[in-house]
Amino acid sequence: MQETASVQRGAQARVAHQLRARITQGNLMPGAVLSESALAQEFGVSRTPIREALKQLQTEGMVVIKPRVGTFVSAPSRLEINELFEVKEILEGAAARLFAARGNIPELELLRENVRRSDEAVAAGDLDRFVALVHEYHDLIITGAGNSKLTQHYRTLMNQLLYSRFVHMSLRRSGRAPQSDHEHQSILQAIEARDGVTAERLMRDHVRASQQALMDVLNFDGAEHRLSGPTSPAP
Amino acid sequence: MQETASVQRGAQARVAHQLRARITQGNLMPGAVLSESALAQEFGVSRTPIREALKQLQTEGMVVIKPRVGTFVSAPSRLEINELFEVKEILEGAAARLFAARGNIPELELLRENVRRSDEAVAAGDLDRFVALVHEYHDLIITGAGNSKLTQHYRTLMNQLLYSRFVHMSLRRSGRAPQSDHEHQSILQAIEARDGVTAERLMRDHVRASQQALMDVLNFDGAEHRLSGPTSPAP
DNA sequence: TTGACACATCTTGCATGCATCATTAGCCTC
DNA sequence: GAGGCTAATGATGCATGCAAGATGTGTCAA
Repeated sequence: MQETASVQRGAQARVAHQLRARITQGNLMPGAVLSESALAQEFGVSRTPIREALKQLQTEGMVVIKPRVGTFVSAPSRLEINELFEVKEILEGAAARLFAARGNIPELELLRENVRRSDEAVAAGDLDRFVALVHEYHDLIITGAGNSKLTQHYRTLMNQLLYSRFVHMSLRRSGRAPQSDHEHQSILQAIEARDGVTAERLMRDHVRASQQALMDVLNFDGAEHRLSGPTSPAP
Repeated sequence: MQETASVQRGAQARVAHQLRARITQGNLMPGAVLSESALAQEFGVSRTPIREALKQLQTEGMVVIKPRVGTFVSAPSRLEINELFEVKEILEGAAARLFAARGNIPELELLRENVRRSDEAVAAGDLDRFVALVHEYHDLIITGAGNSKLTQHYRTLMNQLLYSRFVHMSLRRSGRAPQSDHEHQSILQAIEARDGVTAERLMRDHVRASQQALMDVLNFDGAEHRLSGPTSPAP
């Protein structure tokens, strides 16, 4: 379901992949309007593949199609963000538990390496690098659970959360990077000890802490307008 | 994301809803081919809304579209079924825990009523009625968790599992109905006691038991051919 | 000035037609 | 007779055109 190989896969798949990237990377703000004809012109295809791509993104929860009105980038409310984080906590906690139960799998060494590099990045104050490593860390945890369906649902969830954007905001502005890195270490230790119960508990704490940090940042910013900015600049 | 109000919602939504129903209710066997033109003729619309509906079902995981070849009802492998059950266990266990934490919500009385009726149905040997009540029970647990995103992902998961069909097979052929009913009672008691930890554990046990029952039935049947039957009868 | 109403405009929803590619049946060759 | 090749067939992928509905604006009346 996730786009892996994207070479020569038809216009519709290309468009969907591109739009997903733009939304998660923040090039398209929540609330922004996605005009079929404009996208068709931009991508050099007709409206049909654009429509199909938008439909797909809708069922993935990244855009909302108002019939006869238009398509808009999802602007999750505060409540929805909290709900999504609750599900994230559930899935990721379970993934940590499953990972621990699997013992010495290839992902374990990758996770160790990831934590090593994260320590360096934090020590060097390289936040951009740390953000990238955070993504890799959570991805390793999920894939290390060895359940492709869990991975699928998790990826969809992260898209719905627009997580990439949030983790960026949160880590850059809350000063939580060292704490987050430390929590990653603790979870890794529990996994290395094959202590699934502890790994799950620590991971759930970690997710809640990052959620709290994000909420603090959002509240501090006043923020709602920052999440669902106006479609077009004021005249 | 789930079709709730389906009146006058455009051809595409109608078609998607219809096809979902046919697949989950078993009118369309896994592996069956869904021809765009045939469906277009049957529904009295053009291929366009059919295509969009199929695309949507694909991202929901209920059908597989082979480019330039055709669309087929998903035929989950044994491995995929087990993976999906693992996710089911995670989500539903968490839902039971969250439900218990919410205390005296409207769903609790509905759950009590459901268990009462289930007892009656089992006592009367009315399996069809019990199957319907089982669906309602699990739906109440999920909605009672009070997290709409959790509900969304759960519904999608059940569609991917073709759960409706499986629970039917499993309960009808394993003789597990009384045991299942008893487990429902125990979970309810834990929820009533607001013991989230126990509710989660019991629910996870319950899901695993139903998974095991299904696997036994599948193995006993020889079964793979029963899951992904041939597209067309042999000549 | 404010309110409602009608209309122009822009959007998507759907129908239709053509191009492209996978499949398969038949034929030819070995 | 078996295997490979070719062409017909049927499917989907995409382009385009038209229709229906929603939104915003301008006008008119109170």
